[in-house]
Amino acid sequence: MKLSKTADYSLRILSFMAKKPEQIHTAKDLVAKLNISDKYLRRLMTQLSKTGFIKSIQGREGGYSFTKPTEQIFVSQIIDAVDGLEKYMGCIMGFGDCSDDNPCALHKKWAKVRSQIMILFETTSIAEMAEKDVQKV
Amino acid sequence: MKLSKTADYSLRILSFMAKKPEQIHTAKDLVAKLNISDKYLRRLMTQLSKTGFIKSIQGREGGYSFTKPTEQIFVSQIIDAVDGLEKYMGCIMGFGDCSDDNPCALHKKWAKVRSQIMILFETTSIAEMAEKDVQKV
DNA sequence: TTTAAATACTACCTGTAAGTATTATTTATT
DNA sequence: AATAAATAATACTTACAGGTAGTATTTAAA
Ligand code: SF4
Ligand code: SF4
Repeated sequence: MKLSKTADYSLRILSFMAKKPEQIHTAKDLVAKLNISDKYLRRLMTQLSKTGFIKSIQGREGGYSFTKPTEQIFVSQIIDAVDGLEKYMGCIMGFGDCSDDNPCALHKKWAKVRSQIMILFETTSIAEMAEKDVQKV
Repeated sequence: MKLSKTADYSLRILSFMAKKPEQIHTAKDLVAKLNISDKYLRRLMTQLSKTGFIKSIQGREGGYSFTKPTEQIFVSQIIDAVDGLEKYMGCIMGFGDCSDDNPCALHKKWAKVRSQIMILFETTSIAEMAEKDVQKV
């Protein structure tokens, strides 16, 4: 399983910013550090600002900063904001109607794993990610 | 997480065929039963024949049939054949270089879940899928 | 031997995620 | 007030998965 590049970028960007959560980060700096296409990152920053995790400060000396403690921002929320969690949490077989009552062949096994993924996303905060090194490429 | 439509189609097609493993199945019949685009299914059948799970029989009275017991065909093999397993088993963050030695922030948690998914794929045979109903849409 | 019913091949179309280019707007500094 | 340095908005381009169309080939049955 891979996240979309957009979700992936979002996690890397916010994790990087969370290393210095009080600081105002510029798009220019983020691009230089994170190896993400300049224009795409800028558009994504605007989007992330609209979702409310960060706020943008326009004009000279502007940039982006968090609106709340990074301990209170979870991976699940970010993925949900940019891609929609259902993109990853939906049925592995692509079936629309999924429930325990109306299971398909893989359901029992899959539902177990799916809940593990959900827990992973829901219990990992950006603060936690920032503690470690996410600078890999 | 969702499989690609192609992988998804492959599982549904082979699971359906595995309900009557000795029978020769025509593309026409599969399309009618499985609600998959006609031309796309046919192209996919040719591809699946080339991978060796099934063999094609050309000409009138032709169709497709298994080359080996459906107990010996596993979900992981099918996904690997059509998409490449690495598409799903690679790093959740999209990083190229993944190992326990050089972990990124999510690695420990993710690697655990990933192995669960692998086990699910590797231990579920087409025969097992066929036992249950995969006729959902 | 002709025909019908099946698969195989090749080329083209379409929608979407990702990437790029240009211009407009905001605001601290000078 | 002018400038510089930042974000915002809009539109265009590209690559690829998925879908479609038409034609060629194969083979059992009539
Ligand atoms: S029952 Fe499980 S595998 Fe089946 S449609 Fe629902 S989530 Fe998918
Ligand atoms: S360590 Fe884990 S999360 Fe990090 S790159 Fe490897 S698989 Fe991905």
